[in-house]
Amino acid sequence: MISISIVEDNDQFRTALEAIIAGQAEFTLVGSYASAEKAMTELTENPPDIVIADISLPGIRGTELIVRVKDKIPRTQFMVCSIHDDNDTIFEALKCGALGYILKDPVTTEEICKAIHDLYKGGSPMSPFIARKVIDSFQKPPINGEQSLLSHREKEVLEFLAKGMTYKEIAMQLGVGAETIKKHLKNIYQKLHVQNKIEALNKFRLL
Amino acid sequence: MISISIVEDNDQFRTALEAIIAGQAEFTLVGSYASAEKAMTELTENPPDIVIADISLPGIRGTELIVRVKDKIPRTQFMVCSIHDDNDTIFEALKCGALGYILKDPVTTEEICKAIHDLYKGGSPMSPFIARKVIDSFQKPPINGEQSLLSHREKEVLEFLAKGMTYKEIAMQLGVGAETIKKHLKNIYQKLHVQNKIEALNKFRLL
DNA sequence: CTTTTCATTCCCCGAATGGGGAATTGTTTT
DNA sequence: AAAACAATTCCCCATTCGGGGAATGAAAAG
Repeated sequence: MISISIVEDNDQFRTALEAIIAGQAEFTLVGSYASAEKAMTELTENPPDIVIADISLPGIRGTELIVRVKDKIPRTQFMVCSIHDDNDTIFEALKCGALGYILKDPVTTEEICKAIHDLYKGGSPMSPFIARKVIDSFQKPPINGEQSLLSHREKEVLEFLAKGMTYKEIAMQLGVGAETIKKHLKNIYQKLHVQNKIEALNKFRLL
Repeated sequence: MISISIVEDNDQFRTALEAIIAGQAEFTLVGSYASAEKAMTELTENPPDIVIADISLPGIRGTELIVRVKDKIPRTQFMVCSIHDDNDTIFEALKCGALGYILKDPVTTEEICKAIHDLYKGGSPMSPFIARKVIDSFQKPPINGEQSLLSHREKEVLEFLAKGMTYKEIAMQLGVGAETIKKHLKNIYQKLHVQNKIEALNKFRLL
């Protein structure tokens, strides 16, 4: 028996979710709230196995709700169900602790049920479109792609730099002089329009 | 009609995959290879819609295969099918360009077929266990929750540091002296057992 | 009420870093 | 062949950073 709570401001969608859960013998609905404020206290007092939460709620957002209560109820798993498919919303949710992310748009009763089961069994349900976006974020345009703004050697240097190594250590690894690494870094800074290692790494990872 | 190629050194598993694909009317098997070397040339000459590749192959690894040919056949999508469920292997595959990752261990004919369809439609099929690992990599609890090893002030300093700011700039932002920030960093390094800014930020996945 | 922790400021010193330029040796492109 | 680029080494100089310690007031914990 999997206990489930819902946080969803849209009355129609919330009642639809309630009906789906009520219709499955292995699910128990322990709570259904139209706002994060209402959910907050009850979630911590009577933690369910799974919380299905919307992101865009009146007042406190779904992501905020998750960060505020997840540490208090570590055994509860949060799944986001939203209409937003933009990268910002997706990755904000994941960073905040959502373990699943499904889109409302094309969602069926079967998918909801499968998502809940997947989540309960330790998986991370995602709509295919969301999964692709998540996977895309791992592709390394940094190292290969992009307009090869950086030379092969410069990328190599950045990789080592990202591990927190000093010029000397990187030089050792690559079998060249420390002054060489220094020069590479200078060139990298010019190309990326940055002034220091951290800025360079940030640019590298996010563009 | 979806055209598919297979790169898999295990004869048994490869023939099993062949049978699955042959058994579906909407799939066409255009190639089946036991090594990356054999696949390499034929893939570029006659690119399929989808390539299902193993990672641990004799000679060139599956990940290497992907990086070498993916730019030449940009419309082909690669899906990894492996027994490895360790983080290193998973994320290496994703960084190399795999758009899906399913585990051999508990895989059914239906799952293979669904994965292929998902991939073809622009999704990213992943075994639930893999999906969870991918999602977990986004969580950033250390900085916020968990054991507050670092003081509030120290976390604040780290946040600014992650933006690439110097001590002076951070001091300005927080309205304190630069020497203070310096001291905070020293304390942080001690607590985290690191020696420099980048290592400290890596501990919190802020980079 | 003491003890500890935290935030704060300050000092000194050596190492690491960033920015400027010059120069050599190959490779690639034109 | 000339021009452009890549990787390499070296110089100088100022700033930043990392590690050592000392000290104060305030807050939290015992």
